[in-house]
Amino acid sequence: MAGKRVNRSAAQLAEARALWRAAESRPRDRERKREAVILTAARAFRERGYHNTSLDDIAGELKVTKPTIYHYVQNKEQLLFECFSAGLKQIIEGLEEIRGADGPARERLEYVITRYAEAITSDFGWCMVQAENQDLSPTMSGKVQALKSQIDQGLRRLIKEGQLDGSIRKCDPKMTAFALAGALNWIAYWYRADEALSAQEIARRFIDLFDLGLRPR
Amino acid sequence: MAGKRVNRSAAQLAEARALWRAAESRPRDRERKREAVILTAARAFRERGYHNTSLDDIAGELKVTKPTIYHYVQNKEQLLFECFSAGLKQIIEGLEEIRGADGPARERLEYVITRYAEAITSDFGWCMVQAENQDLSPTMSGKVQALKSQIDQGLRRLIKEGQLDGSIRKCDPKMTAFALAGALNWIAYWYRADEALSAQEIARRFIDLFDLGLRPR
DNA sequence: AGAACTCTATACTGGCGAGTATAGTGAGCG
DNA sequence: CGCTCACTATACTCGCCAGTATAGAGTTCT
Repeated sequence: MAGKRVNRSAAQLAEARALWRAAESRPRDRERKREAVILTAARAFRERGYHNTSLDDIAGELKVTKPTIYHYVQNKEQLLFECFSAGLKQIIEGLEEIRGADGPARERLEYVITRYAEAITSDFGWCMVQAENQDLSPTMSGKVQALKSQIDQGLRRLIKEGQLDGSIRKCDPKMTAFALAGALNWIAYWYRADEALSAQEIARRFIDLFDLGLRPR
Repeated sequence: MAGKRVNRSAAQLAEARALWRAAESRPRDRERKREAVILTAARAFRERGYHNTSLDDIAGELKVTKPTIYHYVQNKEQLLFECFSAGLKQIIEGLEEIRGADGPARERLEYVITRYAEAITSDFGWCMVQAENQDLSPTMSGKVQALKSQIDQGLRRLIKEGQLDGSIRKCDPKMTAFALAGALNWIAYWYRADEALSAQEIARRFIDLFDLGLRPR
C-alpha cells in the first residue's frame, strides 16, 4: 500500500531525519514520516542485512528512539515487508503499463527489463531480492510470494506472446523467465549507487545480450 | 580446505547421523563426522536461513548436543564459511579444468555453465549465493570475496577469449559475466531437488538461450 | 590396571535485541 | 485555562541463543 508512494529519490529524503527536528510538525507529516522510516530501514538492511540491523540502529539514524518507530509500524517484520513490496510493486507497475500494448512482445519485454533494472537499483532492491520468506510470517510470506509469482507470470506471458507474434525465438518460457529474472535480480548484489553504469545502461547491455545471444550472427 | 572433500551426494550422507549411533566409532571417522556436521548445517541454512537456525537445531538433527559441534568447528560463523567455500570451490574446479584447453572458448564456457549449475543445485548452493559477507567477520568475508572474484574473473576471461577466437560476439564482458552469473546463481532460489529438471537440463536450456538469444535467427 | 586422550552430555552464563509499560510534552480546542 | 489527542522518550522485561565450564564415558597404549 505505501509501496509506490514511498519516495524513490535518494537525495530527496536523504536528510529525512530533519522532519523530526523541524518544530512545525504538522499532522499531515505522518505519512511522510512513515515513509522515511521505511526508507531508512531499507538502506540499513541493504548495508548490514536484516538480522544485523536492530530497530535501535534504525531509530538512531533518524535521531529518534525505538518506540517512535513502533508508532508508525507494527513490528520489525512489517518493516521488512513494506520494503519488499515497495520494490516489487514498481516492477509490477512496469508490467501492467504495457499489458496488451501494441508492437512486438519482444520490445515490450525490453521495456519491462529496463523498469526492472531501475527498481532493483533503487533503495529497495536489496530487500526485494535478498530478504527471504524465511524471515516473514506465513501470512506476509504468502503475500510476497503472490507478488513475485505475478512478476514471473508476467514475464512468461510476454515471452509466449513474442513466440506467437514471431518476435521471439522458440525457447522454454519458464527457464527463460528464470534466467532473465536471475540476471536482473543479481544486479542488487553488485550494484552500488556510485557505480559507473546507470540502471538504464545496464538494462541496455542486458537487452543486447539476451536479444542477440553470444554466438556471432 | 574441506571443500571438495565434503560429500556431494545427498543419499550417501542422508542418514549421516548413523555415524554417531554406530558403536564402532573409529578415530578416522573424525573427518567424516566433520563433513556431516557441515552438510547438515548447509541443509538447515538453506531451509530456514542462517539466522533462523540455531546450533541446537543442527545438533538436534544429528541427534547430538551443541558441545559436540564445537568439537568439529570453531563457531557458527566458521560453519557458514565452510558451506560457502565448499560450493564455490566446485565452480572454481570447473574453471580450472578447462583453463587453456583447446577448442572455441564459447564451448569451454558452456562446460563451465554446466558445472556451475551442478554446484548451485547442490546442498551448498543456497549458502554460496544467499549467505552474505554481512554475516562473516572481515577475515572470512575477505576469503569469500576472493573466491567469488576468482569465478567472476574466470568467466570474463572466457568471454574475452571467445571474442578473440571469434566464437563469441562482441559484447561487454563484465556485464555478460554478471548476467550469466546472476541467471545461474538465481537457480538456488527456485530449484528444489524434486524439481522436474536436473542441473544438466537446466544448464542446457540456459546455454541455448545465452548462445542464440531471443531474437529469431 | 591405570594413565592419557578423544569425544560427548548436562547445565550453566552473558549479552543482545524485540517489544512494552509508563510517563511525559506540546499542540489544538472549547 | 484545562481537556484531549498525537507523538516521543526513559527504562524496563523477557526470551533466545552463541558459547563454555565441568564432568563423565569409552578407547588405546603401556
